[in-house]
Amino acid sequence: MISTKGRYALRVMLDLAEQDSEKFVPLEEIATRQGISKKYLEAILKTLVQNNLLKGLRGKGGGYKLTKNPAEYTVGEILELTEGTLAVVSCLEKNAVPCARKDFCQTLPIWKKFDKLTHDFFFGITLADLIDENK
Amino acid sequence: MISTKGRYALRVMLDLAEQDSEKFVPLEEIATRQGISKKYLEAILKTLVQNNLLKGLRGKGGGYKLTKNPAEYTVGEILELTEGTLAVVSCLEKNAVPCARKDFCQTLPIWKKFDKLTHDFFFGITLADLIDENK
DNA sequence: CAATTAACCTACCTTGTCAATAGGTTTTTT
DNA sequence: AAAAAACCTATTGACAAGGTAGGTTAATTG
Repeated sequence: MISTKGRYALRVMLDLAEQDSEKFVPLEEIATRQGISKKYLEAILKTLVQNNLLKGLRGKGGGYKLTKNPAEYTVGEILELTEGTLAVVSCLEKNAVPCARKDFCQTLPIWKKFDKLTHDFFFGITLADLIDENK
Repeated sequence: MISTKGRYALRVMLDLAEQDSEKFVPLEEIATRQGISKKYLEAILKTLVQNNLLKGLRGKGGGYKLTKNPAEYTVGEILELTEGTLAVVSCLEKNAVPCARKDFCQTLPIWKKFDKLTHDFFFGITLADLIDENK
């Protein structure tokens, strides 16, 4: 299940994608428009800034803005970053300890299939797609 | 992310599907074969029995067995039961409080799409399919 | 230069779930 | 009567979700 972190992050990215791409938008404004707690969003945006999905600028006239075009962000990268992982089972996480049963596990194949499905789905959609879709 | 509950449940169901369908298989045996704590499994099987996916029999010669053919169980029903929900976001859960933003939420459409994808995937696979696949 | 704006940073808190464990009770067979 | 095995209730420790609080640094403007 995708948590609020990932869902909020996606909404913020989408929100910014629809603003003037040159201007920095203050957190206050985003939080109000999206109806999300300012302090909580702050923590989420921090991750996005640290990983270069967003640029933050302090002081008057500051705020946040995208670092690239909406078409260059996949939903997958946003979710993976904020959720920590998009893996559907812990056995398939990046740094998972190798499972002793992996060679004969009868369920692993479906987890792998579903994992691929999920991955392909989310990494196949960009912010730009989402905006177009809602027009 | 699918938790151990759902994953273990699926493994147990698969395990039982491969045993003699007439016999009751004791928990001890399943737990040993699957390498899962007996006590923990007990709690999981309880749900399965209460919802009639399994039949339990007490006393000597007792244990658990399927109530129908492997082909009649979908992976979806097993997971939904043990995980509580298969919904990918809380907004799409069965008894979710209706979201105030649902009519203009720009992210809801992809959650719905992914939710359908997930649902179709897991409810489209039966235990029998899984066994065949591993032959 | 001082005030203001706004991001940045650290820490904390409450609630709930996951993943088990422990120990006893009831039912069934031998 | 003894053994086997499911059933039932309660508890635990660790961790994450979902926030909140308050202070610090950097940039702009009068």
